[in-house]
Amino acid sequence: MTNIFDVAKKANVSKSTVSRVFSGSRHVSEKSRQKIIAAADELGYVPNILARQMRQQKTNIIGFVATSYYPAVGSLLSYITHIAEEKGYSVNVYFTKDKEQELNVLNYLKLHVLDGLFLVSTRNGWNTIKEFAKYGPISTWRRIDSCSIYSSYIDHYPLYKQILLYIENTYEVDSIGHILNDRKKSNTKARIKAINEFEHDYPCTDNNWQLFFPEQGGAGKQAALTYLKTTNPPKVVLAYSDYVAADFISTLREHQVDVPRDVKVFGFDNSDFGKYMNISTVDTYLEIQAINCINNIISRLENKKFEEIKITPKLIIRTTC
Amino acid sequence: MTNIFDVAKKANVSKSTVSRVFSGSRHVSEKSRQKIIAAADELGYVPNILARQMRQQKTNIIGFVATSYYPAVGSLLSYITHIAEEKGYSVNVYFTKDKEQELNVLNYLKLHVLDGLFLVSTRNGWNTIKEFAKYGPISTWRRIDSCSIYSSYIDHYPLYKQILLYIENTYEVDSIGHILNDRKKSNTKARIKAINEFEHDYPCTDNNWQLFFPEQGGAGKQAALTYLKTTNPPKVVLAYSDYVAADFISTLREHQVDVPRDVKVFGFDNSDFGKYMNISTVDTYLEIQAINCINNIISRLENKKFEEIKITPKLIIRTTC
DNA sequence: GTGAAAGCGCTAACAC
DNA sequence: GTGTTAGCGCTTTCAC
Repeated sequence: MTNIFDVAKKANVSKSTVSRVFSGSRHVSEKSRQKIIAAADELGYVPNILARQMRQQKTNIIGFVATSYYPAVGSLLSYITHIAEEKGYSVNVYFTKDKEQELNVLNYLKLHVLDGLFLVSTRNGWNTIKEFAKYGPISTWRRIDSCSIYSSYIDHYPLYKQILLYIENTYEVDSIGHILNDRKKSNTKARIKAINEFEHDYPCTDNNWQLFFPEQGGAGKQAALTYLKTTNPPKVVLAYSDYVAADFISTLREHQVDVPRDVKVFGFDNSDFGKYMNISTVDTYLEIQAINCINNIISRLENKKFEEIKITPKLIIRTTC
Repeated sequence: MTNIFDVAKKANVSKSTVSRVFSGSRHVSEKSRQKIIAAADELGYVPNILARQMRQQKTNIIGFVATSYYPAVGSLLSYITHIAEEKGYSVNVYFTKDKEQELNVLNYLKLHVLDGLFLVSTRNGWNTIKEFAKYGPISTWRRIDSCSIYSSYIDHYPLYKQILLYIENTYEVDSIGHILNDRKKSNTKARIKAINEFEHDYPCTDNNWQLFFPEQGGAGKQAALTYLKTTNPPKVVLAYSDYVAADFISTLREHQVDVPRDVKVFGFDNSDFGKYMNISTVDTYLEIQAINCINNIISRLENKKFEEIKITPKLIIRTTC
């Protein structure tokens, strides 16, 4: 493996000058530059990235952290990786199985193994995580108000109210069911707030059929099984993602429940599952959330101005509702 | 940041001994070890990973390379990352936009930035890629016979024949349509071989409705639009993935074509799309393919014996066929 | 604009 | 079992 010294020798200059050429410094004469490029070409020299990383204590790697895999995770990853690559960063993926492992990854920021962090979902509390923000930029699509962690979130409160109002005004129903995420999540809290206010305005509509599933995998199926056992189940059910809705619908249909005749279903996030199964849903512009997050990380890393793209969610009415 | 020397000083030993403790060498007396651990704890010492990487010219990072994102890519990534993490490796994701960028990633093997490579899909030819196998283990779930690149593949030839036979024996159809992948891919070639032999055995069944889409995105929709324009279209259509089948079916249904009454559809790979849309498909045990690939990479990296898991695909008949 | 020299923090070959 | 020593390849002051 030819190194910087070989090139310097061949081009009759010092290591420093070669280094300047390859790290893009402008303080090199055109003549030296030519000589060096020629020598490097001839020797097939390529800078050793590991040495550079070690020297600068910077890897140009951004960590992508999730607790589990579900389709939206893949989409987020794809969006983020594309932008990162464009800007000269690569993306390292971590599926954390417990708090400790997540702390390990967070520590990578401190150890300069990762330059920045995008959090899909977390195991430790935000207060623990915030502590690491001083070691490098962290961003997330989760809702969190913090000056140290950037968050490109959708406020589920007005959105959920909008959906509830839409249902109230469109169908003659006396009960609405809710398949919700983890009680502790701010999105869930926002939805519950929306439900409570809605119940206050429309006391005739029953919103008590509520199920909570912290994990998306299997949630829809379980919800459907519970639904089937419910006497007098709601005529409309709102799921917290298209993926969960898809699973819910397909399990119901297996048990001869007709969607939308017997029960109407609303998804959330406008994923491929929603599209192909024709599920009514809300487009929350996941891609823009991802773009905002990665752009924020990179602009903080490079001390550039961050331009945030504003997101306006949109209801998409299809055939399940 | 406290370094190995600080710990050595505090524990009254040499750097080497400290290094031995933290790199897991057994040749350290229990007494020294205790002293060192205590000193490290007190100073909050953590080995600098970048320095170690630089020294060993090894990063414990495995590259995951794909040309584009579709759901199976996400599943593969999730399977691979879990195993890699378990064994002390992390996974770096690359979506390559052209041949050159892919070559860049391949070069990372040579530059010791990546220890191994898992290829989901590629832009350069296998002969080009093979050249890099000497720099580190490469594996893929694509079909390729090579001693340098490990491949955990499913032979589509007997499988496709099995599906065709199943259709022939179950339905009274005189034509079968095929939505296929890139003509150049060995899976596609294997399927065409199966079709040709099948046509020879059953000359009354027309297999001429064949469409080719190198990319999964949009393939199903386009195929459906072509299908709608075809006079006398086939009564059974085989798609090359559940994802494509899902898109195909949902587009047909939008145009009032009833699946399975008007046309029966077969998917491939038994993904969530297949499950939720109740698409008949083939389980090719993607997870085992991924496990084989990552285990192969790691065992080659660590000079351990590789235990391959054998895969036997399975037809899954659901409601679209 | 260029070169000399000092490290970044670690590992591993060698000697004892 | 432990210490000495020589780097890994690069960047970055600091002179000139």
